[in-house]
Amino acid sequence: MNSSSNHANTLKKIIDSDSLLLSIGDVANAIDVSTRQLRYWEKKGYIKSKISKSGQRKYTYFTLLQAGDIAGYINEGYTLASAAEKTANNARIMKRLRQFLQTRFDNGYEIEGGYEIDLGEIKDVDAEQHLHIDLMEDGESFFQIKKKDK
Amino acid sequence: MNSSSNHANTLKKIIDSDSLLLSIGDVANAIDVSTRQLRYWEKKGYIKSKISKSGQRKYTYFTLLQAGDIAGYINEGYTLASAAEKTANNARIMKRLRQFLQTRFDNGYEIEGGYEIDLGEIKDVDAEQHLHIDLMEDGESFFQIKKKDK
DNA sequence: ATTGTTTGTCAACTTATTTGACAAAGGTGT
DNA sequence: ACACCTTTGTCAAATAAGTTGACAAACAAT
Repeated sequence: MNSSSNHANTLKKIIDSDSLLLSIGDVANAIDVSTRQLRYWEKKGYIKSKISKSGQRKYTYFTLLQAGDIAGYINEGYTLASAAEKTANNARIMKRLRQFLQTRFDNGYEIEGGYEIDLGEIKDVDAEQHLHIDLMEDGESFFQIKKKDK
Repeated sequence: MNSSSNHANTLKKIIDSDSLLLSIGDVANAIDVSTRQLRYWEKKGYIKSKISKSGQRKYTYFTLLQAGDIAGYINEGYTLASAAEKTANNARIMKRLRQFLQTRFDNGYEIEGGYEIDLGEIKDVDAEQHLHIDLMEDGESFFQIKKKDK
């Protein structure tokens, strides 16, 4: 399904890499909270971390999003507990969306005048007709429906 | 355009956060290279890093992808110089794709039985008909074309 | 044969992270 | 009012991670 072994992998990773584990300071800076807050939120069970061999917390990108979401609600005046509750639904959606995109961003290739990604089938559309993203060298980018390649 | 102030932001960030800056060890682990390699590749001008206030290298997610791409070609037997050259094209595509997705993933909302994202117009399709991603509570996820909401 | 490329490793120093503790501001309940 | 719980800041002592510079080794290029 993927064109050039190593390239399609990179394509998929634009969503976010499974193998990426973030340090606490980098997460804190990215979402503008303190490391104290991240540790406390974890202690209370609102977020999770993996512990590295050397004993340091490592966060997935998903957890960064989750924590950033919590921080957003806290800034709107919610308590930590209710902020965390509100993010539970968003977390489910994010997981679903991420999984969906990972399966669909799997087939990219060069075309005349640009680059194209085959995103597969569209509901209620002939299965031969696939959704594509075209990134053209003239600067245009768009979704397009056309017959799948083979 | 975005529905709930802080949620649509989270949606957009599933692609990857601009404000995320990664430590050298986390990048090295994610793409399975040594920190020595990352520092050397930077010295030779193949990748870039920002220096934090305290003097530490910080990498964007884009740079992680770039370095991972280089590592992939090196594992296929290319020299560093030719690996870096081969990634230049991929880097352009990644940037274009990222930008495109950032503009399109801007409008998500709850619907009957699930969650929907309006991805906007499709080339050569009536502008009233928008592409959507539907993530249904029954487990189904799909692209769909339907009239835009308003 | 000599030079340049690429990575490993070591040393000395600075910055980050860890846990545990004390403190303080604010809310909750009696 | 009083006693709690929540939430975050800050400090201290210890360990881990990051910095530069140097030496070395494997290998490719000229």
